[in-house]
Amino acid sequence: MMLSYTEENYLKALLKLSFQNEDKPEAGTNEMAAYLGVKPATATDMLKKLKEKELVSYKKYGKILLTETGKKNGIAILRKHRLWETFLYEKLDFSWDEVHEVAEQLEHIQSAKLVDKLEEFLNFPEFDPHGDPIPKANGDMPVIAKTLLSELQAGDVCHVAAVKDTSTLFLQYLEKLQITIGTKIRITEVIDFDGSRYVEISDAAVRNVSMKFAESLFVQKLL
Amino acid sequence: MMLSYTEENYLKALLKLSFQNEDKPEAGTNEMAAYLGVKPATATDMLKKLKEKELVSYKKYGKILLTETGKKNGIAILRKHRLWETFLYEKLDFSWDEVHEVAEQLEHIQSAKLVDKLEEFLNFPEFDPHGDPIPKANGDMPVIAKTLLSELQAGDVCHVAAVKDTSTLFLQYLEKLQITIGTKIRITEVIDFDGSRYVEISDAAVRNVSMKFAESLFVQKLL
DNA sequence: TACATAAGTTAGACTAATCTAACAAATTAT
DNA sequence: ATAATTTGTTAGATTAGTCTAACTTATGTA
Repeated sequence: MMLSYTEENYLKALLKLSFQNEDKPEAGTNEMAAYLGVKPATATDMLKKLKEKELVSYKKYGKILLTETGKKNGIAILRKHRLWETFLYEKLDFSWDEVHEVAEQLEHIQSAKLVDKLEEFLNFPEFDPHGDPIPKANGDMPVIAKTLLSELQAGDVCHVAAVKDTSTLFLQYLEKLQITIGTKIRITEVIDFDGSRYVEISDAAVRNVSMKFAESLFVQKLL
Repeated sequence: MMLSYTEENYLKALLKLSFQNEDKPEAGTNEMAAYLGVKPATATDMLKKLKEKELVSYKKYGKILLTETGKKNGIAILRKHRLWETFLYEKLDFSWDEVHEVAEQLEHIQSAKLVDKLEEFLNFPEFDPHGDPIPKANGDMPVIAKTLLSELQAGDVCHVAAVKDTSTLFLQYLEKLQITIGTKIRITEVIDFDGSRYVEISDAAVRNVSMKFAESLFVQKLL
């Protein structure tokens, strides 16, 4: 079944929202509309269409849930998006915060061969430049335990695993701090007053980062 | 000025037609509609819009001509198309006849940085996989003398420069004959009866190729 | 030159995706 | 439990790109 550019975007949005609302992989009409930057009325219309095509299951005034087919399609788009981001970052020297916008366009290119060849060309990467897992051709996607920097204690050591907040402002700040995926971070002190913490970056500079910062970064704790 | 996907296609079609009708770089409504696979009425509507935007110059029942701006835009799209074709062919192992369809989609991606970085990544190629020149960022495009294989005499030697016919059938036939851009060809004999000729390919196999074949291949004659 | 044919245009309709404004249902708070 | 608020839907309009059918202009040939 052929999906329009727009339909694909709705499916991807729904998939992303289902990741965000981990406990219940459902979404509301307003939530979805806000995510996509359209009005709720528009979302309602599209939902009817997607339901017609059996890509979402939902009933009037109820919650929205992707069907198996819908999910499969959403994952295929996410796969393309993340592979293209990796391509732009690794091969074309795009910076961390530039890749997303272009990948938003590239993810809609239709060609199964292209995606698979691109994956091969990139040497079957597991993660995209933001540290998010890239789904395989069959839909498999490594689910990795996500620990926030804010959950660690003074003395803990970790590697940066992914960014939770992908805003340009945050990504540029990370760049300024010379923090990238894999960077080693040691918590030297947690300030109870405001939740900020002192961290040692790459065995070098010690910086104070805010609570907000610590809640925007996923890490992998080391023993 | 932001052009829609569709508007871009009309401009590119017009540019292509202007190359085809070398003498007069004009096009007719039906010609254009046929090229794009739409009805003449549709083309007329779009023409009005393009005229409004000063991308084409034309008046009712008259011929269609690209304005300077229209041409500039068309060339930018052609540049993207040919760079992507080169990428697919050289980096992702697409075959000669597979690249076009995907490049038709990729050429509409909006990102000046992407195009320039791609060009750099490909090492500033001069020609695409079909032997057509790739416009530079400033719009320059090498105009090369185009000699058809059919114009050569018995005894002449040449290198394959480009394909005139880009149909899948022709490209696959070339592949079968192991002819690609740069392949050396020597005309051993021209049969007056049907215009077919015997040609020696890469100093090896001698084959008989039809008049139609000889008129579909551009070559560069050697002294 | 006149008429037949080809080329091009217009009018009116359709579809997809969007909007605004008004309404209905569900949830929350008093 | 009822009112206020939030959430979601409907109806009607708009825009871009397309179509068909009918019409108009230009061209070419007898």
